[in-house]
Amino acid sequence: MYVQFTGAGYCDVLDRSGSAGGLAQSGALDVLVAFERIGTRRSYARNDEIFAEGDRPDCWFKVVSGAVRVCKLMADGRRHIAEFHFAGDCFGFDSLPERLFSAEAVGDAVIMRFPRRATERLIDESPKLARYLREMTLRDLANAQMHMMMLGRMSAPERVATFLLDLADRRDASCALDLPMSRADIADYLGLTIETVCRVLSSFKRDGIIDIPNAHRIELRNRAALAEIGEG
Amino acid sequence: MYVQFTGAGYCDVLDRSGSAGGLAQSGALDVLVAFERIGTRRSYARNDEIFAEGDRPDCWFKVVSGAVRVCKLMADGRRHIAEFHFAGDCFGFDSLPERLFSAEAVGDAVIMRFPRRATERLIDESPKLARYLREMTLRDLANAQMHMMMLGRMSAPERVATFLLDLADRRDASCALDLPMSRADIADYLGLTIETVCRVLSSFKRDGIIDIPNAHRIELRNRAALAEIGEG
DNA sequence: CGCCAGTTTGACCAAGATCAACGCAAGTGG
DNA sequence: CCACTTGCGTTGATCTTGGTCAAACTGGCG
Repeated sequence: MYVQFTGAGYCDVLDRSGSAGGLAQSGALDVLVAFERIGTRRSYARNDEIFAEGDRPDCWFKVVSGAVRVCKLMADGRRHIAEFHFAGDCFGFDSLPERLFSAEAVGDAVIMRFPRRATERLIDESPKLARYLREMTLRDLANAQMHMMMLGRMSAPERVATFLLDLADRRDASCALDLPMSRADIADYLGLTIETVCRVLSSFKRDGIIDIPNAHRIELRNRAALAEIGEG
Repeated sequence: MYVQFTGAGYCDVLDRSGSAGGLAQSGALDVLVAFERIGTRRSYARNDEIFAEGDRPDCWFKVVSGAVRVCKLMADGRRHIAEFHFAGDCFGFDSLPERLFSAEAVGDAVIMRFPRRATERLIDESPKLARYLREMTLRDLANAQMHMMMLGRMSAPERVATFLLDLADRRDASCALDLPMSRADIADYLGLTIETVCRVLSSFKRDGIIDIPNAHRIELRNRAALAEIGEG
């Protein structure tokens, strides 16, 4: 029911053709290649901070490998994870004078970093690129709105089922999911507690809907049942 | 703690100067004036649908007067309100092939409607306008993420307090708020039930934090207390 | 082997949902 | 002008979901 977790990232147009944006066949390709030139690559260890709340957003990022969580802490320690990003996803494209969220590596990760100023110059030179970027952001916004509905109106089993299906859609995986994130990450993403996430997963397993060979691997045994739970 | 509810709308640059975007002093102004030419005005009665889920998004809108809710229904009737829009706000700028949300007039409202195709042509001609639009969308996204945190991690009193403060910030109103929307609308926006919203408002009133001369008017008597509750 | 972090499970609790009255003001029709 | 209806809003009693607290389990890893 989600459209998609979050935009696949502008850079991916390099690998696609004939998609809605129709960028590849329009000369914007050179510009996209230019992106790769202005970026620098860096490795992060598990839980390393990529940027912090309050930082000046003078660059944006693309996940090369690994996974990233974008999150925010409340004064009393409650945490909320706004989105996860996987290989190929771009994130951290922000316009406010300071970051409202921080970003951290879920496990070991490799990330490309692009300076914002140079990027905006490139975008200004290409209306098509600008449009593509705009569409990506609007897609992210639509996803955020679907996520809001989940947090505001769905039960715990509905949230977990939706989460598993979305994750499966997003990463090719037909039925064997490997979850790079901890139960705490999942809980903070779904607006639940660790214990509730565990319990729901266990009950899905009892019902034969999924299998959990180990904590970070989940196999979808009955997608239809999951989908039904996810709908309410 | 919200930055702002949702973008003030690109058209407002006509009335501002020296803001971050710095559009007014750059020649993009003519382009903005052009927006007004391609728009058509229409009145809606209370609860009228402005666009429906599944519609093709071939135009976007600006609220002239009144208020609009952007919402979505689940199969079993549960409703979620993603955002409210007031005079001056733009909404309905969407990129997917069909609308995921519907928009309805909260009370009687007057709305400008702009064709999408012509708009995109204008945007393509002005990188500055494109950038401004991008920033507006990114601001909306940031707001959506703050709202997610509220839905996922805040208690009922925290949500209501935050809602009241945001509304007060957004509409000049120093302390006398008039709520155009019903309790049901508020509940569906905050991810609560009507009864809980009522109870929380009543308890705020008992504590002297607010006054409720009538159901659609709320006076903030103690902003600091509200802010404290909102923080957690 | 034993420690440690993360996960799972159970017992209990509380915030908020649900269900049910009741209140109240704005129509509506006689 | 006054019953009567209707749509919201408010309040109370009760129930359920998911949170909290605590203990047991598991799989690395020194």
